[in-house]
Amino acid sequence: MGTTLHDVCRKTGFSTATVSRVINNSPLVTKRTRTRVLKAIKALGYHPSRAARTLSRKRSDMLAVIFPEIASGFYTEVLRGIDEIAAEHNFHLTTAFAHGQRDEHTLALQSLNEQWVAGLLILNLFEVSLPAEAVKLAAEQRVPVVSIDRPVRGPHVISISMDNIAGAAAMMNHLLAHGYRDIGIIRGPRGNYDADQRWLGCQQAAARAGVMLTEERIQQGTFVEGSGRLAMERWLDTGRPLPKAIFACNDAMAIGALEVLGERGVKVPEDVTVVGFDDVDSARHLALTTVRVPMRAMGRAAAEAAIKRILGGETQQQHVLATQLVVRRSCGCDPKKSKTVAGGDRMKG
Amino acid sequence: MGTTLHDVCRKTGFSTATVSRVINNSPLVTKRTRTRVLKAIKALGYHPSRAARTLSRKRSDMLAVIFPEIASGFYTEVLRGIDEIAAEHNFHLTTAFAHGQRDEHTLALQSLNEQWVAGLLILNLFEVSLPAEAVKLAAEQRVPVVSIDRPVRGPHVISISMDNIAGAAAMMNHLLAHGYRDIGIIRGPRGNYDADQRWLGCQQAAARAGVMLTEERIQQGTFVEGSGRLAMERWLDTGRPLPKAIFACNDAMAIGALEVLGERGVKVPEDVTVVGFDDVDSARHLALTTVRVPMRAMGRAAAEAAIKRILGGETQQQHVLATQLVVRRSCGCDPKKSKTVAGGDRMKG
DNA sequence: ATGAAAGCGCTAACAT
DNA sequence: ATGTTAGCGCTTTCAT
Repeated sequence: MGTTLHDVCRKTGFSTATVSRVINNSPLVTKRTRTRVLKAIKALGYHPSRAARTLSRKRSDMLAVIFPEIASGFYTEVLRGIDEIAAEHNFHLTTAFAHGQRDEHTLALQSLNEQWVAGLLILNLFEVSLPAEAVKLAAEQRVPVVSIDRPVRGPHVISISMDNIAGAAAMMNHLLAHGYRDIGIIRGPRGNYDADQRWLGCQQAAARAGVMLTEERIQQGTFVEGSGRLAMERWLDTGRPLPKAIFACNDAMAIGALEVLGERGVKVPEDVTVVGFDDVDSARHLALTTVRVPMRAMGRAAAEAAIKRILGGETQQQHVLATQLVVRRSCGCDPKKSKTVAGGDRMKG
Repeated sequence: MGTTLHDVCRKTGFSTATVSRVINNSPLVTKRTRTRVLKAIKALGYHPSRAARTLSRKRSDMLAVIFPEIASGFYTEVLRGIDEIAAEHNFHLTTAFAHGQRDEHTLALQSLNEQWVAGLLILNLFEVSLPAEAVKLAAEQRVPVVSIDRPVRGPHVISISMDNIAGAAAMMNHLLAHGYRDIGIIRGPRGNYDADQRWLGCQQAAARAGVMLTEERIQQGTFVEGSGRLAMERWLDTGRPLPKAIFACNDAMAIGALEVLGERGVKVPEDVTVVGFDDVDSARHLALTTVRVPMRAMGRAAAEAAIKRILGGETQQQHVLATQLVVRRSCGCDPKKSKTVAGGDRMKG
């Protein structure tokens, strides 16, 4: 181990400058020199030290990926997308997951402070915007910051999000088009961006159709399975008739709801229609009608934007990716004929 | 940005050595000095540069995680476990996924060659053992290599695996105990470690019970959903009666099989019992009886072993974690009474 | 086209 | 207890 530039110099008789030039493909070396140096490098099994390079160049090829969690299809798919693009451009990834224990801001600030990342990809910021401190720091260091999933105001942050409103509206329109008027909603947590946007989409579609989303048709959930169970139990326990269709604003809650219905012998879709949002893996197995979220594409877009900026290019500030309605058995329609697209690839510069 | 040690020196009047000592919590500084230096550090917003540190110390706090894939519950959970332990010990993670495009060996060698990782965690090596080259390199650099999922021979590699044999045997015994003798197996790909071990477990249990696993009861699968579908279709298309119970050696194949059965109107568990192995997320929703694999625990064990070695401690070479039988509706038994443990935490030193 | 030399920001002997 | 100094392995002016 530990063969260094100097070893190559010693072996070839060239200076560090020349050898360095060869490594970095500088055009200022003769073909002959290059060949000889490369031969020596190969013979010695030399590889430049990343730490030394980073220190000397004052830039790295590391992208920091900071997620609240990893053990979920959503995060995994986004990471997958990021990794694809990073690999393509020879960037490396360093990942950190908050797990509700550490917080994302600290993680972000650390990688910035220690100056070892070229870009920052952050998913689902807890606050509405990154702390000014981090954004400022990143801007000073010319480290692009990409906020995935949630658009962030502020001039120095790129954001990649999806068209939640169009997705939710498309789902509502699908239900409305199939004659449902008595629609119950299990919405996500207030203050959560996706939840609020989806709720907006529901309201807009309902309003346009002249359908009332009355108080007793709305249940508050938290985007986790248990909250879907709870919501459904509350409905069933009122004694009032269930809505004809139930739109859980994410699949996890829809799955929780389905479980309760199954336990109580309520048949889906015969007795009630249940639909979700996200299109997680299980949704397919449960034949759940849902809205597909372009997770991998979001990851790819995020990495692409970051790398473009790092390499000195320009990118739009906000990318909004389309969602897609996926019709399966749980809404009682014919899946064949109605797989339609909701929302378009919009870009706001 | 870019405040350095020197800035702190200038501000406090102390030398780089003293300031460095403060940063590194050396006991050779007076309380008073420490306080003053810390104050200056805070005032300046100073943070040591990771690249400089790594270069100077000749060691890093990076763990490289090299997986064949990420978009699957299995890898995700392992990564989750690794991350938990890494965070606990203030280690950082750098991840690389092969995606069938890049190969794991190259990825592993690169991080070793560039000398920027303190440990290597590799999942599911394609070859039976790491290439000697990489192992040698790692050993020279005192970089521990941990092979997750597959035990690796060779003195310099730690391996973390699960008790596939006991798990498969436990499943077989469960079926046998419930009176099944006509058991079909969809096995995994030959040459795949997990597949071969599970198959061994099946055979052992069958042999002990004096049950024949005849040729026509065995289907070859590849551990992916489609291969489970295919296997089931082949069975159904022979016209012969289906086995009474079908043990798909992973959940993906079991899910594929369930799909086909559903499509053809064969009821589970009324007409046929289907069980799997892994306990992926969907298994719960499908009420699939299966064998739980300690994914997160494997990740934790891997990171723990690596870090222990890095910090100069000793660890066993081979860790084998227990699997657990999870009984659900798909085998027609009462889930309540038979959630049992299969295999024990064994350690071979 | 090549080389000499000065850093990059930190750590760690060694000296005091 | 603190300071001096020589690297760590590379890149990058500035000469030649």
